[in-house]
Amino acid sequence: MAPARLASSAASPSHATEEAAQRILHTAERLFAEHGYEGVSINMIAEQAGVSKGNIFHHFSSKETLYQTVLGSACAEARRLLDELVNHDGNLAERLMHFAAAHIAHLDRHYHLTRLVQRELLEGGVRRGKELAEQLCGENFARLVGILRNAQGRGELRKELDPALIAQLLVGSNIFFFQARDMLRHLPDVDFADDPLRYSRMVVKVILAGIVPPPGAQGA
Amino acid sequence: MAPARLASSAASPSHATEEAAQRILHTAERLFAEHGYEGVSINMIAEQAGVSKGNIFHHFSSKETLYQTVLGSACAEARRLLDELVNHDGNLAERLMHFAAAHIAHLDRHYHLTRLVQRELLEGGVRRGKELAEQLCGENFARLVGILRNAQGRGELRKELDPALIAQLLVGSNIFFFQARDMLRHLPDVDFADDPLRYSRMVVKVILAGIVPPPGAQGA
DNA sequence: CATTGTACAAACCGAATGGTCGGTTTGCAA
DNA sequence: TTGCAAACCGACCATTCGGTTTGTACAATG
Repeated sequence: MAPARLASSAASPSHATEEAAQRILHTAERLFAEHGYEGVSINMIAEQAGVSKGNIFHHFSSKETLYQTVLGSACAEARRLLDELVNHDGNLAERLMHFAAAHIAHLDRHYHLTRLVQRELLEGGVRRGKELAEQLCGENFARLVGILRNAQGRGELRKELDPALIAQLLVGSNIFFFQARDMLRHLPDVDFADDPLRYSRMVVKVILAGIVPPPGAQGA
Repeated sequence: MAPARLASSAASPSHATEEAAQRILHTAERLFAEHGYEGVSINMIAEQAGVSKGNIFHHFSSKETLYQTVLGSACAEARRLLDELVNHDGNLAERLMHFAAAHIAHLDRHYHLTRLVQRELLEGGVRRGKELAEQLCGENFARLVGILRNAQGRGELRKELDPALIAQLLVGSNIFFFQARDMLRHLPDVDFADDPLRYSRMVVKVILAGIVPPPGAQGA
């Protein structure tokens, strides 16, 4: 919409008012991502956003509406950011490596959004936001599958493999990384918990070449 | 309101009373797994378990205690069930295939527990249960890493790969399957959403051999 | 029989919840 | 200056929350 210009001194009316709504939205996004829908109260949002409770209901007709708006705008931003991920040249290995790296970097930078989507995946229940997440993921998922199918046609990917499964493995390993991250930090065998990029690169290498040494070769 | 008649003649007194506590526990497990801690009220549990609210507080000192008990007993059961997963003979490919199949079957059968653990992973916050999940996962994770390291010593696994990463990829792909399952069902490219075992087998095959056709070989 | 202790239900409590409402400020148009 | 609508606040409401208290049916013990 309007450019979110914000010089609070000599500003137009819609500036200040829109800024309040945005502040509510951002605070709500952070809190919902952190504590879930039921774990966040309107009072909490009002307090941390620095507005009155009544004002929240002035901008959003209900808590549910606020949540939907948060999810919607978050997904819109995600779609914008993910749009460029798939467009890359090179052979399959290069493209997958680029996609995975950009994907996990995106998840890392927007971890509020990531958690929100993870929550929606988990709930699956009454709240409608699941559809948004489905739509969001589905779109990019389909494109990734397209790339893989294409590579399959060119003989860069084994014919007997399901492209959708590879896509799920790629995306899932990245998403799950952040879900398990806090736990990974406590596992003595794990040293990649604080380096998402390295993790993702290693995963792609495994997916590309497998873990079994090539026949006739002595490992290292 | 069923008066929950006690068989005053034959049954031992601790029998009936224990049954009520178990009913509370099982109901709570289901509800907590479905709606999360904040999404479940004591009234809800009492109603669906067929006991009074006061009775719940008679058996469990607080909602938090009830939740911890649910998580604890669930984890104890999981540990018991997972114990046998790692003990299997054969080469690396066979062992990993067996582990992954047994693991995903276990997740499928005990999906209340699976969701509970997923929730704990996601929350990561104040509630202490995270430690339980960490302990639960950590134990089996370490054993899986041990197997992989062992295989590495025998040259069955590329030397330059991190065993912990392979373990994370194996376990994570299975867990994430159930998290994304509802979404997968709506993706037109996906046909494995209702066949966890097939999914897991294909994943292991990818991890073992990679997706790139061997040089000189024509796919399929 | 009286006493004691347990398992349970129902009424109840203060605090917090989502949501409403009347009134006040703000900023622009006429 | 006045008019007006949108932005905003804070008190208020009914409901529900986790948790407590009270009372009772019953089995075991003396």
